[in-house]
Amino acid sequence: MQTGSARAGAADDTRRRILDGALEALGRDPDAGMGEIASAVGVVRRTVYGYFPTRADLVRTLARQAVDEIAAVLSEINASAGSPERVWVDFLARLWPLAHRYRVLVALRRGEYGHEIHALLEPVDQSLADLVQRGQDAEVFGRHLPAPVLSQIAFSAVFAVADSSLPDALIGADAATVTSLLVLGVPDARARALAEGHA
Amino acid sequence: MQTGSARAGAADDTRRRILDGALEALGRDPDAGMGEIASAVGVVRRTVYGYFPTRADLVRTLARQAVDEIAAVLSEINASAGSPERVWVDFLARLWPLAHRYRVLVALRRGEYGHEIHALLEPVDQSLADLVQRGQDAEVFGRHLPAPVLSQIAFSAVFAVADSSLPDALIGADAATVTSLLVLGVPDARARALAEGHA
DNA sequence: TGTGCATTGCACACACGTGTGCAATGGATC
DNA sequence: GATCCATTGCACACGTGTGTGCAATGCACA
Repeated sequence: MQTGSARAGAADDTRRRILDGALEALGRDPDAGMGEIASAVGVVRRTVYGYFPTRADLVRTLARQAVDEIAAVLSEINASAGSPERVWVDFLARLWPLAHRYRVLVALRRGEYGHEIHALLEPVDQSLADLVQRGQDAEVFGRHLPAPVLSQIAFSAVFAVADSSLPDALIGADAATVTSLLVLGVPDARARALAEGHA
Repeated sequence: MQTGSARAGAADDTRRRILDGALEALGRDPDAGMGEIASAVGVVRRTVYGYFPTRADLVRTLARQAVDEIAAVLSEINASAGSPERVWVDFLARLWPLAHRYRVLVALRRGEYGHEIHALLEPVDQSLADLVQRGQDAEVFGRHLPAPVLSQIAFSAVFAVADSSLPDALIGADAATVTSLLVLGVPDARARALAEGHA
């Protein structure tokens, strides 16, 4: 406990619980109101307003958190200077749990704060587009779609798989990785090898 | 003009214009209200209520129309008893314009009337899952995901491509077809051949 | 036993979208 | 010219979600 007092720690804990609960409530219904979010956390609506002045603030915080985590993974991986295929596979391995946790994100891009979320995601989109472009230049990714579109489709496919609500273990990161590699035009045998020979 | 009078024809026309305008308004923002829909049509809110008693009615009509058109194409194609690959390609060729027109559909599956829309789409989902299952049994589609999930991913990928808002002609049906075939695990060379050698 | 702070419970005011009622308008039809 | 009917413009009631204010409660700490 590096926090000064137990009380301040409790407040921080509540804040985190609100963030988690909001993620869960919004995951079920992207239009969930402050009341439903509060219920998911196990507190009263009034309490949530004690930590986040507006619903927009709460959603923005959530989105920023998601984007930050994804961007961190992406930039870290990008620095490793491997082949585009390898970079993508490594990225997917670390993206998968995030895609599960933040599956709201894709729904959030539409509706209400969509414009704002989209702006937050722009650097991520850019990095992905660059990566796919490098892959296309290296002839390891297909050219059936322009890089900026293809990267989006491959990216959203991962979230689509994460969103398919199957018993988590039944699908797993490998399936998502293989699927996204296929979208990118990687031959299935190679996709399977890349996905499995990762550890 | 097979309608009895010119006035009745005008009313029918207004109804169709409302449907079209609603499709466009909801395409931009799935949460568009009756006011925004009316504006998109070029009439007043009150007029829309003259044709559709509630917003839910309007949305339901739209969704039913979309599902009906898709289901019609699907059942017609399915009757042609070709190979799963060929059936899928034919389906995609005819689905593409619909995916453009009804790109709202995917957004509508979430939020508010999601449950209802989902129920409407169930027969379509079932047919697609069956088709993909046949493809997997014939070893022409991959098994990286179970058929019910894989069909959904491939299907939504088409809508994702349609939704990518690129100059329509710049992408085209072929790219969408190839992409969905890749998702299904069809080798890229074969996917390209199938998509191009269609006419 | 007091003090502090997080949480609660209820009270509002407010904005917004929905759906309805009704009189007025204006163009096409007879 | 009289009539019909789609459309309009404005009125309203209603529900729902948001955000705020304030007193009451209760647990922890000193």
